[in-house]
Amino acid sequence: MQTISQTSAILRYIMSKEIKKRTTIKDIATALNIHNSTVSRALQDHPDINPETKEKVLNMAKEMHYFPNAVAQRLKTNKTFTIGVVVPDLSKPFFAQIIHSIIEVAAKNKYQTIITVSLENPDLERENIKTLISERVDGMLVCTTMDTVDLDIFDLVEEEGIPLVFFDRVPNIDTFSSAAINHHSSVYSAIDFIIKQGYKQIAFLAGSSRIPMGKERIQGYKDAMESNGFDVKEELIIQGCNSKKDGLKALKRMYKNSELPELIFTTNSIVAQGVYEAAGELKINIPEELGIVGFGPDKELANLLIPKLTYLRTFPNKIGKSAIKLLLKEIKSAKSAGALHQYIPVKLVINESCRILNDMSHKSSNKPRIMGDTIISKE
Amino acid sequence: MQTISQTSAILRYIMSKEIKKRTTIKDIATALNIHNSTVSRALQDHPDINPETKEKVLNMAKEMHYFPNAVAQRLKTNKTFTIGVVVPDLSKPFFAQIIHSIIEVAAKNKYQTIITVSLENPDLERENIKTLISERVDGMLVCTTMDTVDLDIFDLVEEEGIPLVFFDRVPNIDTFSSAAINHHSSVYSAIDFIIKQGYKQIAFLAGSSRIPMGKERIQGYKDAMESNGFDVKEELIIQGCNSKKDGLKALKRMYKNSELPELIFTTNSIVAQGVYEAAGELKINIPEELGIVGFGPDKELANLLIPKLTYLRTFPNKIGKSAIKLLLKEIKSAKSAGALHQYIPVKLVINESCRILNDMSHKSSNKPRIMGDTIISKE
DNA sequence: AGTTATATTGCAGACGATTTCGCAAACGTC
DNA sequence: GACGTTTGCGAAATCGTCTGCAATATAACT
Repeated sequence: MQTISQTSAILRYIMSKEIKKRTTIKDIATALNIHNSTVSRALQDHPDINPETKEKVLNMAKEMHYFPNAVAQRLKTNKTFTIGVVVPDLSKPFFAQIIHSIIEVAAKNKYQTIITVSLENPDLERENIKTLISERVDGMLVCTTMDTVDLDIFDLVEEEGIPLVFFDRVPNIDTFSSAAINHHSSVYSAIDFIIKQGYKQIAFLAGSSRIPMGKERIQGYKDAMESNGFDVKEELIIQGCNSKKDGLKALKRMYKNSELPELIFTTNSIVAQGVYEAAGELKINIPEELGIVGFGPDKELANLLIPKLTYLRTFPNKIGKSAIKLLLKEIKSAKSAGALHQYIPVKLVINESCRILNDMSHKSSNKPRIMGDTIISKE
Repeated sequence: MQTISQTSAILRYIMSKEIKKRTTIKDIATALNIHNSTVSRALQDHPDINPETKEKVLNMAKEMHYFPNAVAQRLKTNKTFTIGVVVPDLSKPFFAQIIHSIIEVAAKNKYQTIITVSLENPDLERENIKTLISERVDGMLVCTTMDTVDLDIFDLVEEEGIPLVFFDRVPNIDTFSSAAINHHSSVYSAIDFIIKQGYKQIAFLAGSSRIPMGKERIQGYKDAMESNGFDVKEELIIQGCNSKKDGLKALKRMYKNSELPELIFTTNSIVAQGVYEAAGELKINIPEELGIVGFGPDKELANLLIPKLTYLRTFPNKIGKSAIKLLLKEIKSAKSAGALHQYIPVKLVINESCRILNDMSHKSSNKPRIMGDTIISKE
């Protein structure tokens, strides 16, 4: 008895997993008593093959549950139809939306997507890129970590001749294209608009300035202030604001030091939330006593805050689409034309968290305006 | 002149892309005047190889920028170290967090991840699964679309002997393992808890009942009501609530018909938001006149609402981790042991959107309680 | 009929790595 | 010094598919 059940166990094992071989082109060929090459061509709908043969092959393929072995095809054709992505953190909605778009567009173009996450760790990022090279991806899309300083791995990618496009966070290399927000011009136009509404004392709650993006934003703020004839007061720039708590503490501190600005611009919606909370606690009226303007993709959050947040809206899906389209173009043209830096417009959505003093409140100018990479709109 | 620049252009082309061959094991072998097999073994740290030779190979590999060709390795070894994922929509934070965890755990186990999105389209889902079969993935993780009814593609996967684990949405097939929330018991314990607080008239705003999950939740509600001696009133169950607007309209309608319940349970935080909004417009006090309890992963949203939302919190990252771990186990053991259905606990987070009438308000019972798959807690 | 064109198919060699087998030299043992 | 064992490496087959070239047959033309 035991031997029998043992045997059947082994049999089941053999029949079920690992051991079981999947049907190949050769299997179809022998079943039809023709040659592999004929089958191969038939499956590719090659014009040389007799339609009758084609049909037979196709039928047999279906019957035998044939699935082309993509691995073998890749090895032979030296083309993987795969693009590799390196992203710091997929659990963040901003990145998730980018990746979603990338996968969607890639799939429409018959490309597979391998996603790797670096967890904001440069070492892991390097590992991921190496893995993708080993995978022989046709191209790569990379958003660097905040601490990526050593860029020679990208020189290697360049040497290997692998097309690469940076997205969102763009390091200072001129050999690769990129798709990202123009942080300087975005912030510049937002601040400029705010000033045009009559605001003079504008505080700037910045995120990390470790990454270029942070510096660009600050510079955008400074330039907008200066080009409007204001001095930049360093005490109005508070760096390293990333959490709700940071926003809360920032406002409280200003209040305590009686340095309350007329408006707070924050580069992160979560921080804006903290500012709201502090304002609530301190009984500071928004927008009468304090204006708030945010920056980010979070439409829902902006509308949930009371009063609704005026913010510079970003469009992660557009970033993703631009990036993958750029990459596909480079893959197809296989040329090393100069790097293309694509800027994805942002939109200044006017809500009730700041006073609108001039023309935007008139019906005549109710339609969106465009200013550099920024669209100014009530919706 | 022109010919020269042309030539150099061609040269650049040859040197840079496509044409340029990457270094292979054979290249290293000829460079060192030894055989491929030796190089291969050296790279694998095979004991047969002389340490000196190994070192020479390793050095040469580094010098020549050798990257193992994963494609060839796969073909030869018939093992891809790749897992394929099918998910309806990566732009949703809930799914994004699941996928993030999957990728992270997979990477730690040296597995690559191919992500595909079905966009809630069953046809696309089938295509994706077929693609993954062609990719010869070692295993698959699938969250079906809401409209997936035709399940024979999964029989095919079973026949092919490919390990598969369903996550979050689990179709009614007993051959595959799964990692998901126990919707029945989660809702049951939440409703039971609510009833124990003294609520009697409890409305249930359900999402889509197309998917099993929807029905299970409703059943959980019904069972909890009945086991507490209440009749289930069908008019208190409103299906198809998915958007903020749905929640808003639902409460307004109830109000207009003077059918206001004591508490509204909603299976979706966005819907809860709509209920809040309607309550605000109708000047209904929360929680004095109306209790609200939600369901979902959105901690930030729950804390942003005023008063803070009491909700059944889900943990997408845990779902992802469970799913990938289950899959890896099945891949490694290569056995077709019975399917394992893993339930990921939820947590009833007590906030201020419903009245807490009994023991939970005492200090003595301030610590979390456990009830089935549900943890009841103040945090 | 002979020649040429056309339509199908077969053959064989890659693609880059792994792996079984086998062989020779070196080593130890008695 | 004969023999068994270990050490280190080479030869060759193989994974599944593609593809240039040759081969055959059939049709078409002179």
